[in-house]
Amino acid sequence: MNDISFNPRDCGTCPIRHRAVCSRCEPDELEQLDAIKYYRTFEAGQPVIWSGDPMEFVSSVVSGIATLSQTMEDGRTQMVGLLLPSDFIGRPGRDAAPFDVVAVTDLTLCCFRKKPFEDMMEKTPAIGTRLLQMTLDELDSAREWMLVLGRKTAREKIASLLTILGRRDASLHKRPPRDGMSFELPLTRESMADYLGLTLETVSRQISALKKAGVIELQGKRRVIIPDLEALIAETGSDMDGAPIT
Amino acid sequence: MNDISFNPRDCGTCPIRHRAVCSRCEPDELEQLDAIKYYRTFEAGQPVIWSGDPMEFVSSVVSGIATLSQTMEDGRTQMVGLLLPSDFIGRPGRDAAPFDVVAVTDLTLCCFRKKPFEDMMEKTPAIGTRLLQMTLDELDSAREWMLVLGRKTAREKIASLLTILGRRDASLHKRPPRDGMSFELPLTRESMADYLGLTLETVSRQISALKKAGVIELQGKRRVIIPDLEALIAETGSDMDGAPIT
DNA sequence: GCGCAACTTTGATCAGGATCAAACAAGAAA
DNA sequence: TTTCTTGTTTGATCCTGATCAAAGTTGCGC
Repeated sequence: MNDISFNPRDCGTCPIRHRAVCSRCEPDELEQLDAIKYYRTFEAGQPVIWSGDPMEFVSSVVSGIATLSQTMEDGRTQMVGLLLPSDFIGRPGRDAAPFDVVAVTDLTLCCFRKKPFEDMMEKTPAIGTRLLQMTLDELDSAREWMLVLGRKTAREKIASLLTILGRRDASLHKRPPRDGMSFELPLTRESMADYLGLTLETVSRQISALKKAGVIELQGKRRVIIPDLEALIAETGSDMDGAPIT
Repeated sequence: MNDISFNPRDCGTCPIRHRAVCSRCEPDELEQLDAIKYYRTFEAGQPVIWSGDPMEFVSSVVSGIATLSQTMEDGRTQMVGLLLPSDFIGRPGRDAAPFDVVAVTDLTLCCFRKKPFEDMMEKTPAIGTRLLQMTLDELDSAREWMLVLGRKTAREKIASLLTILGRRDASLHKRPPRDGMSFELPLTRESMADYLGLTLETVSRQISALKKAGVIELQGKRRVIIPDLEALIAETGSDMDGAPIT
């Protein structure tokens, strides 16, 4: 996570990538983009925004991890998205945030004030096209996750989450996922439970079970080693061949 | 469902509404839109498209109901979307359908061949903007549904589904949802189970339980009467105040 | 009418995961 | 070092919803 470029022209992981947007942009549109862009950092645990709050910016994750979640009055919580570097946060055209966003590690966002961003979207349709594509990807991911939440067993849920985290970690470091890969779990057992619709005890038990079965290995509590990726994928109940989940 | 206009210029419920798109369209763009538009009908039970199949059109539901779902190899099924009149089906910029689409009642789609539609999107940015807004709404709905799947009890799930179906039915007939409203369940018990991540037996039992509790009444197996909407909403575990679910 | 198919309800039992509870591990502060 | 905190593991028990099974309902074709 330290190989992120902070070139103001292109922060590397920013989904509103100038390069992507600007195959047909005029140079002065690039200047504009730089002018309305700023960075914000959050410490681990800090809220970025609460559901319902007015949201005066859109942004993308540069480094760190945030969660998108909902909580019921009685305290039951469901995470509805995991925001990793290059993910987009915000709703052009909307005023209020639909969900809670919380930084789970130290977090850097690349922000754009909303109004000028919207103005620019209007002048540069390619931005809107790119945002539509990203939103469609997120929608597919959310729907894939509905299968996990609605139909998978606890063990399959854990295997699904580990597969996704492993893949995202590999792609973040621009390495192909391969046998023997290892990565750091960015979430506590409780957060994993909130993502999977389980309790933290069940998460712990199923991780132990996968370890005992030799499907994963652990170094400490957080570092996961996947000796055989196919074996882990087999535990997911499959179906989600290769589909990335946000 | 019989108050749908079939004016070729504007099919009434079509999300690519000419009126909506064309506050700033040229008249000849309207002509173009009509030129690439056609209708398709499906009988109840017929598949519209299977996951992975090439999809050469985008479309919107004019009348009837379709479901969007995924199935695992062992047969477990999760519905990931319920497509009611005015909902959009398709992925501009994508070739393959990401999920199975099946007509659950007789279904009429207003279709646009994909390539010309994409060309038109490029020339008429307002279409892309509108599609982005619709996709963001769907994404929010999918994420709200994740809370239902991950954290709600069987009874809360049923109440949530009935609330949504009631609201959608009311808005379809342009009536405000009110106490004493009634509507026809468009889904079998099994489809409801697939949507809620339950078994059909549990769905049946919970509907019976809500009936016994006086929260709903049934006329036959399919017509639901909601004597007190607030009472039903109270059974949902709440939190989803007013949010429409696709 | 009858018979059949599809859908639904209800019952009995089982099991997966939740809940309650306690102990353990590791880091931070004193 | 000790103590405190936060996160994790493990154990015992309970309960919700799944599973297996059978009977009831409705509509349709003959």
